[in-house]
Amino acid sequence: PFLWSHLIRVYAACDHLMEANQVFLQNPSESVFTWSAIISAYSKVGQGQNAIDLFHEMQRAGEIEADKPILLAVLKGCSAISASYYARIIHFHVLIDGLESDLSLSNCLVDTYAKCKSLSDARKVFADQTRKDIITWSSLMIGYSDHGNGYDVLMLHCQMQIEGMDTNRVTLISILKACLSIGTLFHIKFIHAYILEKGFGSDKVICNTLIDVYAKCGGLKEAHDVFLELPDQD
RNA sequence: CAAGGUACUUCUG
Repeated sequence: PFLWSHLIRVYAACDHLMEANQVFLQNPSESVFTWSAIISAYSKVGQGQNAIDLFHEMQRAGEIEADKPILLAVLKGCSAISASYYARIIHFHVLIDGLESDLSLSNCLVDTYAKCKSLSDARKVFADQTRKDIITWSSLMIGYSDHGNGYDVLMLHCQMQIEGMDTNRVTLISILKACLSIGTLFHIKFIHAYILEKGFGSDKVICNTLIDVYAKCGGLKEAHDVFLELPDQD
């Protein structure tokens, strides 16, 4: 019963996708669990096309109805290969299933559109969100920063503060990455101070990001200073 | 009866 989906997952976790696929093909009891197991296995390792093809096949067979975890897994596959056209198809499924107010699905749509560089689509989903959490905000902020839209990151951060959402390490990372497109050393130092004020001064990933951004913006000395204060350099 | 799901540094890809 539930052994099949577990077995698929175990193989996938060991990077044995071929075996996982064999198990999937031979399993006598297909269900949303086995389908989500195999689709997310492919999505997770970046084989988005396989994830999409499997989803398509599932739809064609018509035995199993796509549910939330399956839609999330396919969306992750879309991000992996920048398939914005397929993200729109999944978006459509979400709408006809009346799931547009589901927080994790709409967050995932924002993230997927952003990763596919469809920033205006991401923005539209974001704007229609009635509820937002920190993942909603960080998904869009990371999307903007990854595509060089630094000012949009800063404006979102302001708006987030106004709406009373606390910043966290992910949104701070997006702000630092925003410096790569708009930043002067002065900006980075300002954000650095803000990071210390928020108590993230010893977060290793934040420090690494700081070093990188300083270095890329001509602040080698500042980068070195952060490096020296790292508890465990590697 | 139980099992699956979203944001996360650099470099390389």
